[in-house]
Formats: sequence, structure tokens, C-alpha cells
Amino acid sequence: METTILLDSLRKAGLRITPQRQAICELLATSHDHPTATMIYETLKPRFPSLSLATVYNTLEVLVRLGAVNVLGNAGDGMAHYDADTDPHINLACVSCHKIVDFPSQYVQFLDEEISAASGYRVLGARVLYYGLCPECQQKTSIARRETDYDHRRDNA
Amino acid sequence: METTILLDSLRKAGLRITPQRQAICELLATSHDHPTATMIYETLKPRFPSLSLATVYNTLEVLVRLGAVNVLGNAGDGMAHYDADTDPHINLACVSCHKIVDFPSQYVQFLDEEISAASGYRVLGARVLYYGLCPECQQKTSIARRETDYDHRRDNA
DNA sequence: GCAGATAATTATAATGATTATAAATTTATA
DNA sequence: TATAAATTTATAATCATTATAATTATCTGC
Repeated sequence: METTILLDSLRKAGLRITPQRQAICELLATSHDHPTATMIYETLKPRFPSLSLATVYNTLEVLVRLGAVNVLGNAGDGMAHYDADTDPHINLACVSCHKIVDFPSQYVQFLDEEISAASGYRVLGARVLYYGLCPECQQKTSIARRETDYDHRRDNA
Repeated sequence: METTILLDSLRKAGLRITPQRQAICELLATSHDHPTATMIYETLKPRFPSLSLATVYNTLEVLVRLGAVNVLGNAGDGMAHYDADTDPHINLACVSCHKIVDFPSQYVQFLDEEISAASGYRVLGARVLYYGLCPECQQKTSIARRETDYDHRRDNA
């Protein structure tokens, strides 16, 4: 759907559209979770047996630098998640299952305008990341209670 | 100023107020930049020659788990920045000089309410981080232009 | 105040995501 | 098709963060 947007931004920057880059862009544009470099690598590995993690990181870095992709702080799992949707929106991260979903809000665009207008910053991007417990994990933890408290490993970063 | 809030949250959790923890809380509450673990460590080292980085990380982890401190994704320098202000507000990170400043916005609290009400998530915290070029760095880069483009090392995470 | 139990700090090693490097491969162009 | 430039790959290095185990400090009841 917006795969072409990503590819176009590569083209416009004079970069080559390799099969690997194409696949990565496609994955980023179509997947509705917000994959990490490793997730992308493992998803694509069967189709590109020679694929290297470095290529995934390189491509992601290029896309981020071009402003076509945003990086979300980790969701409690110590890895960077990537988001091909650069329109103003909110990400909801579950600290238990580490999923990240989108949440459409009418207020975010106001934020953007407010900041650009009042701060003096040249805004290049944003990460609006709320974290908490998703409905499913609320049930799980309300059952397991204090027992299997979620692991706090890599909770920071 | 809000040092006591941090200390109280430790007390309420039944944790001990050690000199190290007190100093870390004080630093978090009073410094207006948003320090990293290493910055805290190096600031306090002269006063606590035996201080260990592990203590800083431990204390920060405790404060984060208690919800008294938020973790901001890195500002282009590959390190976690900590924010003792948990009231809804926006952080502006400069990708060039890696400073993070606060920006008061009237819309953030609406966001909070909207999400808590409509998403089904139990919201535990948020990182509203906009990144771009601060006014000072805009001048610098407009002078240096394409030459000394800022280093993209650790731009992700 | 003091001993015993518990919690916290410290020093150090281990982990693991991300980056850097250099060689091999592919792509675009003439 | 040959050449040059860009990209991919494999691998090693980096470095923030965690885990571990031993030492030290803190609290509670006497």
C-alpha cells in the first residue's frame, strides 16, 4: 500500500532498489505490528537465504535518515521497533507482551502544529509512545497476580 | 523541589533511603536536562568515590518500576535518558547536541484522557518525544551545511 | 547502643543489540 | 561485455545495560 512511498524515497535519494530493500520496505509498509530489525531479518530469511542482519540495519538506517520511517523506543524488550507510518499518531506498547499497536487520536496533529509553531525547533519526527497493559495481558496478570510479575529485563533504554 | 516525591515513593514501597539513592533522586529532581545513567554516575562520583554504575542503574530501575520516573528513548546518542517529571508534558530532543528540554503543551493531558478512556489499555506511562534541531544547532548546521553533517551513530534504539 | 537478619552497594563478568570493517557480489553505464 | 560504484555479506568490535556474588550498610528488637 505505502510500499511505493518508501521505495520512492530511496529512489529520490539516488539509492538503488535492490530486492532486499524492496522486501524490507514491503514488510515495513504492510505489517501492522512494528517490527524490530531481528523480526524483519527472520521473516525475510526464508525468501532470501543469504540475507544479512547488517543489510536490514543498513536499510533501516537509510530509511530513518530519509525520514520515511520512525524509530520507536523499545517496548520493554530492549529492541528498537520501526514504524513506517510517519503521519502523526500514537503508539501503544504493552509492557507484558511487547506488542505495539496504533491509536488514532484527534489531538496529535494539534501537538505537531503547536510545537512547530512555538518551540523554535525544526521538528524532524516524533515518538508518541504510551505504554501499559493491553486488555489481554490485563486479564492474564489479574489471574497470575503477584506470582508471574512481568519480567523487567531491558525495561529501560 | 520534588526530591521528596521520589524519596517518598521509595519509602512507600518499603525501600531504604540510602545516601546514594538520596543523591540520585536529588539529581533527578533538580537537574533540568534529562540525564543518562552515565551522566548521573559521573556527576555523583566525586561526592561518592565508591559509587558504582550498577547502583545508579538499580536505583533508576526501581524508580521506573514505581512509576516515579520515566525513561525517554535516546536522543541520538544511544543512551536512555531519565525524566523525573511524570506529569504529562512533551520532551524535545535535539538530534545534533543531544539535549532534551521540556515543552509545556495544553494538549497532552487530553491525549492521556483520550487513551485511557478509549483504548482499553491500563496506561502506565508515556514518552512523548519530538526530535529535531534546536534553535542553536539550526544556526550551526546552516553555517556548516553539508560538511559536518551530524553523526548518525546510534540514531536508532 | 548492639547483634542478627535483611537489604543495598560494589566490583566484575556476561549479555546482546547495534555498528564498523573489509571482502565479495551485484548493479548501472558506457 | 568491461568498468566503476553501490550494496550485500560475514564477521568482529563496541558499548549500554544486566546479572552475579561478595562485601558493606541499614533496620529491628533487645
